[in-house]
Parts: sequence; C-alpha cells; structure tokens
Amino acid sequence: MNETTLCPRLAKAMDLIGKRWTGLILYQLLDGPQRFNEIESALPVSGRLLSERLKELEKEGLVERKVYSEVPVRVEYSLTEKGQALEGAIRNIETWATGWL
Amino acid sequence: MNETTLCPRLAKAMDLIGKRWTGLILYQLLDGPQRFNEIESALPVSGRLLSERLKELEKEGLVERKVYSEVPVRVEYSLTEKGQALEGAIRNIETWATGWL
DNA sequence: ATCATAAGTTACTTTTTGTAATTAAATATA
DNA sequence: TATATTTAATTACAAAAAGTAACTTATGAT
Repeated sequence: MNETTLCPRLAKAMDLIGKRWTGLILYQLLDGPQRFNEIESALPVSGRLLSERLKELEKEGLVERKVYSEVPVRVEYSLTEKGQALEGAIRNIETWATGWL
Repeated sequence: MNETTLCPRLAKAMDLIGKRWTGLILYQLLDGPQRFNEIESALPVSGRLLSERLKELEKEGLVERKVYSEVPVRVEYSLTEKGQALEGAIRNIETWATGWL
C-alpha cells in the first residue's frame, strides 16, 4: 500500500463520487433544485445517509442548501457551478449504463 | 426510502463505480494490462480489497484476468471492451478534478 | 530441505451503512 | 390548552464493509 504518483485531485474526486449514493444524488439534482424529501423519495437512500451526503457535498461546494421559512420549513438543494460541471461525467456513466448493463 | 422510477441500469452502474477503489482501479487499467502487484503499488489500496474488487469487475465483465504460468506466477488484469467503454466517463472525472479540485 | 517471489487469503479491529425510532419548529385543530 | 401535522433532520443500535498485518499456496532455484 503506497501512494506513489497518484494524482491527489483525481484521488479526491474518486473518493467523493465513489461514496455510496453520491453519484445518484448528483444525478437527481441534475433535474434542478429539489427538497430533501423529494430526493429521499426518488432514491433508495435513507434520510440518515442523505443528510450526511448532502452535508459533504455542501462542504465541498458541489451543492447549495437553501432554507425557506415556510410552514412547515422547506429546504432546497441544488447544484453549484462546480457540481453542475460534473454533468458530463454523470451523463457519460448514464450512457454507458444503458449501453452495457 | 423507495425506488420509484430510478433506472436500474444507472443504479447498478453507480453501485459499481461508487464502490471504494473501483474508479481508481479502472483508471489505472486505462494504462494497459497490469499485474496485481503493479496495481497494488500504484494505488493506496490493500491486497485484500484489490483482490475483492478485481473479482467483482471480472464477474461484471469489465476486467479480464490472465494467468501466465511462469515462476513465480504472473497474473495480468486488463480492461475488456465493456470496461474500456468507461474511459470517457473516467477521463471526464479526471478533467473535472483538475479543473475544480 | 530451504529460500524466494507473486498472488492471494485469513483473522481481527475499525469505520461505514442500514433501519427504525425520536426530535425540533411552526402552525392548525379539537 | 393539549394534540396533531408536516418537513427536515438526528440518535441509537445492529449489520456490513473496509483497514491492517500476518499467513498460505504454488513453483522452481539454490
């Protein structure tokens, strides 16, 4: 086990995307801003992990969180420019999936 | 938690790629056929998980395993056409990583 | 017989996930 | 006043996956 010449940025990207549910959450957000429950309903992910993943993605600047003080509260998540920039990669995976799986 | 209309192929693709080390292993194999120890040295993955991941990828038809009965034995792993077809997605992630991380 | 080497596998600990119940905040209703 | 509703989480605990290091297997050279 060593890290020799592995590009740290690629390693970080793969670590982010290669985390369970992250890819699907980003894919879901390509459809536009969505609230917590919408994402939870669209994917087979539990609230616990969805919350955790969204926090990570927000911290990494891929996702933005907006709170609307309505009743009951509404929280919307959307892709930032940085997150949106992953669309090509995600669409590529989608295309591969339909062609090879 | 439900699965509503989520595309099963995309879900499977994300499950494959979204498994720790899988993305980097595939990326490494884009350089051409490599033996077990080469991959292990190039990435911060342990032999235990590398072995497990390569088995999964072989089972899914993305990677081919060839044994050369030399002394000591040589085992080479390479991408199949199906695995190679992921190059676009992987390169896309690489580009994103260098641009945004 | 002993050693060397590549490619794993095993045993054991730590971390991450899955699941379900619970909480917080802000009203509306009985 | 007390209870109910709804969204967005958080907590507690069990199960699964990952990290680490030592061990095994196969084959032939010394």
